[in-house]
Amino acid sequence: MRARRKLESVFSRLLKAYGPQHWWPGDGPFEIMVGAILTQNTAWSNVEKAIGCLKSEGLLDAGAIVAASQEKLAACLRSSGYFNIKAARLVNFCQWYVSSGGMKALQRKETAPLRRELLAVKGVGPETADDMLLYALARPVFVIDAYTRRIFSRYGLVAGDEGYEELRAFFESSLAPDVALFNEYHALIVRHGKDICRPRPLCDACCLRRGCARSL
DNA sequence: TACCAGGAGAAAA
DNA sequence: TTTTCTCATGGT
Repeated sequence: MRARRKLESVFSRLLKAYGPQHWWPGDGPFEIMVGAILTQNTAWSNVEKAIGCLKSEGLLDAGAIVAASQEKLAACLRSSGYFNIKAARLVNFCQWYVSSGGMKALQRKETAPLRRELLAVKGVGPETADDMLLYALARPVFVIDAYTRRIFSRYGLVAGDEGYEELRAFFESSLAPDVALFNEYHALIVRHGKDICRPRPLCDACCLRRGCARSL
């Protein structure tokens, strides 16, 4: 209960500080899933260019991606970095997506088996799978990322060296399974993390100091 | 110029 | 089993 109150307090303060983030930026669930792969270790501004290219080339479609050449796909993804790897990951994902029957079929699946299926796709790790589940399929799954680990270890709520699944279980068991809450919470964590929580000593001090204008 | 970004998988220890 | 390395462009 103490963890729940603390997590809800942090959320309300983040929301007050930054306002609603309106995540996920993207036009429809399939585009969100593509974006989840392209944003792996990459700034969103670079991902937007790649998605724009996919759209202009008629490649923002699972069938078109599977049919496209590796060269054409990689060229479109260049701005998002890791373009050769991401092209292969996108094809792997789209092959699974098509063979699964598309978005309507995915929406009918239960969350736990669907998550296992996503994790079995080469190139879809736990954070990417949970991005897809939460933001594309509206499932109450809490996304853990480097910012989540960093910020909440500073507040003493987690040790910081837990595994992904352990951290996810902590947040999901401490909070009500609310899709809107999980959506906004993760977006706010990223927003806050980009703002002040870079791993530099000066920012560490700023983030933790009581009364600091930029701390929570 | 150097560092970092909304990770994941392979290779090495 | 755990740690380290690799993938790569663009912004600050």
